[in-house]
Amino acid sequence: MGEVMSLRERTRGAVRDEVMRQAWALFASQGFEATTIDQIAEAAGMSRRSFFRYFESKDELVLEQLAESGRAVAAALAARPAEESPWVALRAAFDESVTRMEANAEKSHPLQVMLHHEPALRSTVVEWRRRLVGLLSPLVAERLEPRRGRGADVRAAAVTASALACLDAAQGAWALDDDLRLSTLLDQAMGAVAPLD
Amino acid sequence: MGEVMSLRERTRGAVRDEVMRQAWALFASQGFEATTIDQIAEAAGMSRRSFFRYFESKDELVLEQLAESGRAVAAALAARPAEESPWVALRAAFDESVTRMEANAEKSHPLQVMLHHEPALRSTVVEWRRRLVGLLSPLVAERLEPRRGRGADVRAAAVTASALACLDAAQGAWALDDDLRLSTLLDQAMGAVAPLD
DNA sequence: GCCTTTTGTGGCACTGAGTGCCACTTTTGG
DNA sequence: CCAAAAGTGGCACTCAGTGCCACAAAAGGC
Repeated sequence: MGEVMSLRERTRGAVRDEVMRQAWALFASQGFEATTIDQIAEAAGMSRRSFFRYFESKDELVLEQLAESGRAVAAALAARPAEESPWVALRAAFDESVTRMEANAEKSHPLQVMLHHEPALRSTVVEWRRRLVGLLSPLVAERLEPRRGRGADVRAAAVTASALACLDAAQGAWALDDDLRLSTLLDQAMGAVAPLD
Repeated sequence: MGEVMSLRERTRGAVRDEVMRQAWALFASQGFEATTIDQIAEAAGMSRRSFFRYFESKDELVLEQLAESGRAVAAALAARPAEESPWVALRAAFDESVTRMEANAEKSHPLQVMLHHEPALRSTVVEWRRRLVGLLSPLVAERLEPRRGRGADVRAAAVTASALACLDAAQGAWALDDDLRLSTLLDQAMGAVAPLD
């Protein structure tokens, strides 16, 4: 992980960070769809054309933001004891992220509201979920009884995608009513699908 | 259901059907993203502007195609015995659609391949799933133990979305390898999440 | 049958995302 | 110092989608 970055790479990273900051400030005040790339580029002090040299689409600004929590979930899942069932391990793996979201709800809650209420972001959320399934399902596969067929395991993909569907349902409910506790909602959601013992 | 349609409504319906037919012919030969609305409009003998008077977006051409099977699933779910658990009832409700897809695989399989491999269609598939959750989760809610809180039930949304995630995983695997049986894949997918007895 | 009102239609100009190309400047490294 | 590489802005383009307008066709009252 201790990769030596050239000056170019470091400046590029810094510029990306700055663009992200400006973009999220605009998203927070205007919403995602209402914010144009011209506005973001102007706020970041670059041309529209240059923006696209740092991010290949507006969606990527959101995807990158979500990616970090994805890596955290993957790490948490890998750290769970091997005897734990996939469903229980996934619930536990989500816990760190969920706790963090409840802790700084002032930031997380508006983000969830935005993610669940802006139609333009739905496809982005789903793309993130796709990536997360790719990241998590190999780890889930290890916890399933070994099987006959060759090729990727449908079961692992199904279990992972189901768990993420539950997380999504819980976050959606939380977006509608922040008096509820996200962790409780997730317990209810996942518990209704399969036992969490 | 025996609604009397005016001439206007009937012609409108006929035009919509014709546009759909032309559009799907183009999708089949070129793919979804590569087909422009100008091409569809021209094939259907109308201007681009008029196309948008019949369909509000290119996605709607796909959504409408999927909508029918959605209604079938909802009807099948409503027809299942009330004692059946939500998960088993959902598996059974999918069965009719799944069987139909396996039966005329020459049409269904390429469609699934297209739905799962064209990035531009992912958001459309998800929008369809959203609508299906809205349609099915009230029916699922009836099969869950009544609960305390008010407002929509997270559990019903979670169970429904999880089942649809399994269906999606099964269809995705089927899209990659049509030697496998879709019904078997769905059994594996849903069975891995929760027992199907 | 005529006349008014509604509905459908095409055209045009616009926004907004995203891309290809080109010319110019800056940085890098020999 | 000088040449190659990388970064930048501008321009013109495609494609989805929208608002507006003028015009043709159909509907319905009389």
